[in-house]
Amino acid sequence: MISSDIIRGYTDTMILFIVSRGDSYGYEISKQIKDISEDSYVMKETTLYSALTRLEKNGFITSYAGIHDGRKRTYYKITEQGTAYYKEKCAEWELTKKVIDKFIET
Amino acid sequence: MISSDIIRGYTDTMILFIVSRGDSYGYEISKQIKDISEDSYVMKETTLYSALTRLEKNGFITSYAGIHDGRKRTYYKITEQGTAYYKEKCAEWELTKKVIDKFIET
DNA sequence: TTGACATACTATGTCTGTCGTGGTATTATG
DNA sequence: CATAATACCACGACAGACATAGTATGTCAA
Repeated sequence: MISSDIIRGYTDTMILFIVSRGDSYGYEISKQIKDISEDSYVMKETTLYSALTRLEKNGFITSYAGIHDGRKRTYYKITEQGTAYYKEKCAEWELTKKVIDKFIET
Repeated sequence: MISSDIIRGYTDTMILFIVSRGDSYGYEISKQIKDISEDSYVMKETTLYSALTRLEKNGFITSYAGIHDGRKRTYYKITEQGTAYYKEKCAEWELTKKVIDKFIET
């Protein structure tokens, strides 16, 4: 289990990755992050939902209401800006890896 | 130039890497980080000095006074706990890379 | 039928690391 | 003599992660 502090600044990227594969909602995004990381990372609920709010405020995702089995859901869809931002973060990540690797002894 | 927010949580590790190669002081550590990262990352002064304070408070480094050409310097030396912590962070970094990579499209 | 658990989300406040701003003081250099 | 480089520190602001707590519905076994 990795600490969240390392991840800081990449929660948004993880979420954008999920929604780039198809519209999703908070609870499902949470599960997918756990699955994709093979149980190595579980995003805290409050972290996730506040990230979703932030992403929408920044125009990287848009939301719409949905209902499934009588339960309300808020679905999120990635925007063009969101896709562009995601790509930027991916490129940035590659550079970040190279930099931090220089300070790591394996 | 990578943003500092990504690096958050790894400034301590970078500093420990420097001092693990030999005692050093703030100003020099700053320069070495810039050099090692090949100008991709410049740690802000306040970030660096507050990290040094934190690391010492946590027992990962110890300090001693030095003078060079009439200027005072505060040298830092890594402790056993610091070395152990550094190793932990290196292992953690390897895992973190693997996890985040799963959310990145190259 | 009831109680536990999963689903789905929100509100509020705290903590910590990063950073902006600004300051002190000495030495080197053109 | 001014400017840059060296060497460091205080203070406050800010944002993201998180703890805690709460609302509300659906499912399923005993």
